[in-house]
Parts: sequence; structure tokens; C-alpha cells
Amino acid sequence: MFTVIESPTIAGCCAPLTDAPLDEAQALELAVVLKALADPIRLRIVSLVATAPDREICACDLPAALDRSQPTVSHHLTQLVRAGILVREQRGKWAWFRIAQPQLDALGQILGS
Amino acid sequence: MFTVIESPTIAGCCAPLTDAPLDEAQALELAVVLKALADPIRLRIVSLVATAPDREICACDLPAALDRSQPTVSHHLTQLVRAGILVREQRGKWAWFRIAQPQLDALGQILGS
DNA sequence: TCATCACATCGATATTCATCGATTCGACAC
DNA sequence: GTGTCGAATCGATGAATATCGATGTGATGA
Repeated sequence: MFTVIESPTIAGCCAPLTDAPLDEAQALELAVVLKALADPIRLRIVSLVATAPDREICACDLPAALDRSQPTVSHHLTQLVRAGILVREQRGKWAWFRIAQPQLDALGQILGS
Repeated sequence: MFTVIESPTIAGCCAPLTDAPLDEAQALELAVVLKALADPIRLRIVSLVATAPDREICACDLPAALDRSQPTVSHHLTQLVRAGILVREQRGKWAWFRIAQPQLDALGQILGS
């Protein structure tokens, strides 16, 4: 029995903003992902992960790095994973996080850079 | 006497997320812009403007197009202008809006697409 | 089995924010 | 001026959310 962990993605959500008007469903889907990024703490988390050695980081280091409590950091990490921006991996007692690069790439495509 | 209308920009705000960790000020500045985009109504406004003939749109057409009241649409337009994503131009009684392309391009650069 | 550590969840609180009706403001035409 | 029309502002309300202390959960090691 295989267990497939699906990571939510906006890859097929919509064309670049300049190509076609978004319908309500597409706008909602995109907004969910952008809202997950649109927070100073979560942006710092993403940039910390993206620039860490091996491009991964242990949750245990974040409360000190961000000057936030452990429950608050956990809350933000959950938001980022549910938006498909981070990927979580359990290693023993520790939780490690990586960037879900396809999701960020898709965002860039849609914003049309 | 000249009147210089400054459009807020994140152009010099920060390097791509994958290049260096954001400090608190950079993260806050970026979050303000992303937060302005991270709403379904505002995303639809941006895509409507970006795909309109001549890439501009009259505010008068938006309440019907978005099924929101005039004050609500005005509120969202204000948010987008203050974030430097849209540019407002008054023509007689009407207000017209265009995309501030450099701001969107800068966003794409920072997200690293 | 038991203590410990890392992290998630719960409960509460304060703040932010989307929304709309009513009102005000500004530009235009007469 | 006066009336009209487009749009911003005000005030209120309900919903979403960032935060943290306390508690629960799951894995580790003795």
C-alpha cells in the first residue's frame, strides 16, 4: 500500500495575470497562496529556508531566529505547508522544512515576471 | 511649481528570496505589497486592468463586474494604489487605473521566478 | 515503564480587515 | 449658484488572524 502525500499546487490554476481575467475560483485559489506569503514572519521563514545550508531548516531553530514563541512559529509553518510553499519532513523528534520550488515558480509565472 | 507624484516601489527593497535572508524591515515592506495582492477581489481587479483594452479601466465599471458595492470597490482600489500596484488617473469625473508594471516585475524578481 | 524533548493543538485575546449604507467631496453642465 | 453624477470617506459590524500560555501528542532513550 502506497501513501501518496499530495502537495497542493497552483500550477494549473491560471494563466499569467496579463493573459486573461481570473474567474472567482481562480482568484480565490491564488489568494490563498499569496495570503500565506503575505506576512513578515512567514516571508522571513521562507527566506531562511531558501538560504540555509542544503536549503532546509529545523523547526527547532526558528523560535529563537524569529523571536516568536514556539506555538506561533508552528502556526506559521502550518500555514506555509498548507499553501504548498514549504514541505515538511519528520526526522526523529525534529521537523525539517524545505521550499516547494514548483509552487514558487508557478507564482512567478502567474505574476508574469 | 511641480507636483511629483511618487509611486511606492519595492524595487530596491531586497534581493531574491533565495539569495539572502530578509531582515525585519525588508520582510515588512514586502508583506505590505503581497498583502495588497492577496485578496480575491483585488486579484480580479488587477487581472481585469491588465487584460482590458489599452490596459486601463474605469472605476465606474468595477462594481458591476465584481458584484461589490461602490465603497467596497473604492476601498480595494485604494489598497492597490497605496501598495504601488495600480496607478490612478483622474479624467473629468472618472477615475482610471493602470498597472504599475515595474512593481509587479520587482515582485517577480524577488520571488525568483 | 517512565522521563524528556520537540512539536501540535487548544483556548483566549487583541488586532486587522472586508463589507456596506449613509454621507461628503469634486468635477461638470446649465 | 444649483443640480447631477462619480468616487472617496465615515461609521458600524462581523469575520479572519497573529499571538501566547497551557496542555496534549508522539518519538527517544534510559
